[in-house]
Amino acid sequence: MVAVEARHLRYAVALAEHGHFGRAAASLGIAQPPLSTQIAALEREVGERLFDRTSRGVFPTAAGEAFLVRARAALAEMHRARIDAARAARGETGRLRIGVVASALLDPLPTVLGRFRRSRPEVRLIVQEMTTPEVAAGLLDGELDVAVGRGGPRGAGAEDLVTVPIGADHLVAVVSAAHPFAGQPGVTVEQLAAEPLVVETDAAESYLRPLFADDPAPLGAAATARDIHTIAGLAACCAGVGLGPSRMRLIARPDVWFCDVAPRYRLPDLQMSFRAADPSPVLAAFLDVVRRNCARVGSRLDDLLARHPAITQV
Amino acid sequence: MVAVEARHLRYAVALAEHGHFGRAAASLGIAQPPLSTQIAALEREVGERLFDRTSRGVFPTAAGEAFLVRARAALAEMHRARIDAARAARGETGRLRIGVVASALLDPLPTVLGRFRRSRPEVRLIVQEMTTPEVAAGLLDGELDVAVGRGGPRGAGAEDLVTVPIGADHLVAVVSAAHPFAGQPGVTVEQLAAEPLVVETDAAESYLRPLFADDPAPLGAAATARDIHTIAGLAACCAGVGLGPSRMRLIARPDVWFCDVAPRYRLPDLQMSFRAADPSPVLAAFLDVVRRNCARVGSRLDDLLARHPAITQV
DNA sequence: GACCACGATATCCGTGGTGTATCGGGAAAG
DNA sequence: CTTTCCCGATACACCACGGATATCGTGGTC
Repeated sequence: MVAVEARHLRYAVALAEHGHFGRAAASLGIAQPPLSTQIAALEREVGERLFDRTSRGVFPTAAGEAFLVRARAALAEMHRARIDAARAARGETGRLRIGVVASALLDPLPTVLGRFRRSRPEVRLIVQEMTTPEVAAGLLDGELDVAVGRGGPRGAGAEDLVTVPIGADHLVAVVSAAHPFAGQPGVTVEQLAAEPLVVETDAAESYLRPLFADDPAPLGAAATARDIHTIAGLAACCAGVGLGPSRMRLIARPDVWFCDVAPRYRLPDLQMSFRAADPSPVLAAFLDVVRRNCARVGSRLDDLLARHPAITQV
Repeated sequence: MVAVEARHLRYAVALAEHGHFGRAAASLGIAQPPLSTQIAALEREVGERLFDRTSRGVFPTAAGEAFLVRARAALAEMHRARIDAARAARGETGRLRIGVVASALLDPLPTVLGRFRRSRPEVRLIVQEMTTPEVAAGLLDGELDVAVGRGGPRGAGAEDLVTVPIGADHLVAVVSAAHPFAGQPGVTVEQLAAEPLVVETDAAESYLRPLFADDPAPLGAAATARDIHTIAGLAACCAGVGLGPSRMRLIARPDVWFCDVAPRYRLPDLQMSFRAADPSPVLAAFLDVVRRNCARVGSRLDDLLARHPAITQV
């Protein structure tokens, strides 16, 4: 009473194909007697005669026909198991969940994501627009594989992450085309302080605070929005003067005007993060694309991998 | 370098389920070391690491996840192979191709086919209306499994068939409700000889010839049709007096009238045939239904099987 | 009636899967 | 920091099972 093994299936399929014990055995690279015994064992195990041995050849019975259909399917599955495992190990299949802030979707991401999609067409790429805090939380919760935020994740768990800068910005203002600032190349912080401001929801408590260190009042009165598209939209509606990263200039709206803020005020970098211990081959493949397509980020990743090769096998 | 066997799949699935070598081995009824070696062998054979052994448990890698999906599918196929083989051996699946003359579809077949369909709902039942010669040829060609014709197959190959009678008929005439015969209980052969006749296509050369042995002229002038429904239809159109088996009375048409032919003239029996050497379990199951549902045919089949048990394993 | 082809059976051999015993490493507890 | 414990890997012996060779039984054919 031994279990049915893949060997039995291979033998049965070969026997059905050749209709002859001797030739089937030869095609399997074994002698005829073991094939007879294995087929007999299979029939005993299944409990039904699977082949009719006649003088004109060996033919599957009705039960044999039904069995062979499944047997072929099972063998095909086993073959595909090996194929799929190899493909998954090369990062050719699987999924990659990316959380990203809207501004990164304007500049570095379209190129990278496009190339990655082309190089790994079977990977399910799940991109979600989020805010910086959401992005960090999602990565630590395991709901994301890659996070792109501004300033990178901080706090508990951040030491298990690897973070690389993927873009620098300075602050720019955006106003309606009808606003007095429209047409000006720049505005000063003093001018801004006199205007109603539209800023990112949590920017007041984070990167904008130092700018209005003298008098934080304008930030307190500011309207807020959760992404730069909404900021630009509100500015276009004359809801106020929008503030955002210089990357925001890539929003192609004819009804707004962008001014540099003087003095030039550097914003926290766009940062890409992933779990240092993440063994995902898809992530490795993604990082490979990032490294190849962003010269500065690439060298940074090279460094990281050289110093800490256990991070992931790119 | 040994092939991947079903054992490897079972072990990998169990390991993934338990996340623990010891417990997985226990669930498989083997000790822990062999499980370790078998998983290692599987990984070596597939060429990829399939499980990450951590201190918190054993988890599939990305390659392992992909492999396990296929592995589970392959094992399920193997299980279904056994199920399907057993079902096919019991005649619960498969197909049965039946060729049958129209008159048999009026009386004995509806009951038998209905019961068989209910007792073996997964068998694909292919019923084709044919003429007696077509039915015999189809059976000998292997295009049918069961043939129901009038008089049974004759000629080359008929000795490889088993044939049992499933219904007796005598000749009846069918006329339009507007015909002078309408309302009469019977007609004589002499009366028929004076009328234009509508008969089955090959009936003139076979079973009707003796009836008009004195003067075959009426048959020569007869219109012909390939089945009894058409005969009745032509009669209803006043194309002539139709002749057919008494079974034809079961055609429920209000526009025709049936008369017995005097003297009563027995027609060749309806016969059911199948290949004596046909091992099909579906056929066996079908014959079982026939035997149980037709008392006279059943005893005949019992006799046949008793005298010649090699025919088929009912 | 003898030969031939083919599958089944008998017997021996070797591989490999399994069990017992043990090692090694990492994490948690003291 | 040391000890302990847990767990997977390794070592090794055993034997069951798959495979090879030799032979038999049988049905079909010339």
